[in-house]
Amino acid sequence: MNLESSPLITALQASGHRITRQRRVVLEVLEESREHLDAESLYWKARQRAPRISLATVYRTVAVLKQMGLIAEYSLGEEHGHFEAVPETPHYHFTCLGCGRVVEFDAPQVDRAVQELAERENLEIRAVQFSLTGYCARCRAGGPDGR
Amino acid sequence: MNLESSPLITALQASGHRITRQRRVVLEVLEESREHLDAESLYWKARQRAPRISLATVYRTVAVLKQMGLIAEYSLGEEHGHFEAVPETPHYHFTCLGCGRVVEFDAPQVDRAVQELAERENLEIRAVQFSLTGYCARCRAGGPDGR
DNA sequence: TTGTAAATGAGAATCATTCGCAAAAAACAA
DNA sequence: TTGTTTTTTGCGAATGATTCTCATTTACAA
Ligand SMILES: [Mn+2]
Ligand SMILES: [Mn+2]
Ligand SMILES: [Zn+2]
Ligand SMILES: [Zn+2]
Repeated sequence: MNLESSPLITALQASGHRITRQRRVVLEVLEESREHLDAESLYWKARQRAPRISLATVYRTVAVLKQMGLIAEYSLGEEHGHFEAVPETPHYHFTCLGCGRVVEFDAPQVDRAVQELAERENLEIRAVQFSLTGYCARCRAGGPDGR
Repeated sequence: MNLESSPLITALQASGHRITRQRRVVLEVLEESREHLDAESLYWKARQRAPRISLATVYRTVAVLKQMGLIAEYSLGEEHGHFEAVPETPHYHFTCLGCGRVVEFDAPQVDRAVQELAERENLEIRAVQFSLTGYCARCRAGGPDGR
């Protein structure tokens, strides 16, 4: 019988995956981070707790955590993905091309539109990618770094 | 004075770009194609009309055509972009993970949501990325290639 | 404990996209 | 036309992100 029992442990066991330090650490870092981390930053942060972890393992790990539904990957205008622990309330992102700031927002109308489409066309939606880019209020005003 | 005058010519001149065979050809291929082409396919199709065109030029060209608003680039679940001549009626895409089919649809509710957000948060939206992936009706039924 | 399958680290490989630079083509003026 | 100037192009090398290979280590069930 198992003395440990966290969402991670549970999910890993349920999916027949092994519980490794690397997997714990990657998820922890993501849960404690208030920002959206890309693989590289995730790698450096994870290193502090699992000094020998490799970048390849970070990629392998985010893949399984994602597939288990514990983390989400977003495409935020950059050429690489960003990760975040799956939040209580789902949301979408706007990324400022000027300062890089990310504004999170929810959009039930979008969720509804997706569901309607799925029903009407008989589709099984597996992933919704919705993100915006542009200039934030501050940058529009000639903000911190001008535009 | 110029005898030629197409949207492309006009746009190129307006933006101070030169009119080259490569630019004509890339746009033509895109306009005549009913599918969303990625850089590589675009390259091979363009080669038939401009045999010495290079892949680098295809990339450079889609960049300017995009910036001129003549074509659009989409992220359809794959790791590379897809291009399409900007359509009369804007639309979004659903890509089937089983058969690759792309279903196009419009979603005024989404457009509205974006506009509301922009106003409320005072954002200047430059690009909206909205695309879905999953399984199409045919594939769900155990379609053409099973799932 | 031990045996076995799964996971990891390190580096090579792959893919998409971008760069650098010399040669070719467009725009312009004469 | 012709020559001059400036942009584009082609080609191959470079880059950045992600995946793969494979020998070694680890998890964990028996
Ligand atoms: Mn977020
Ligand atoms: Mn389309
Ligand atoms: Zn900003
Ligand atoms: Zn399908």
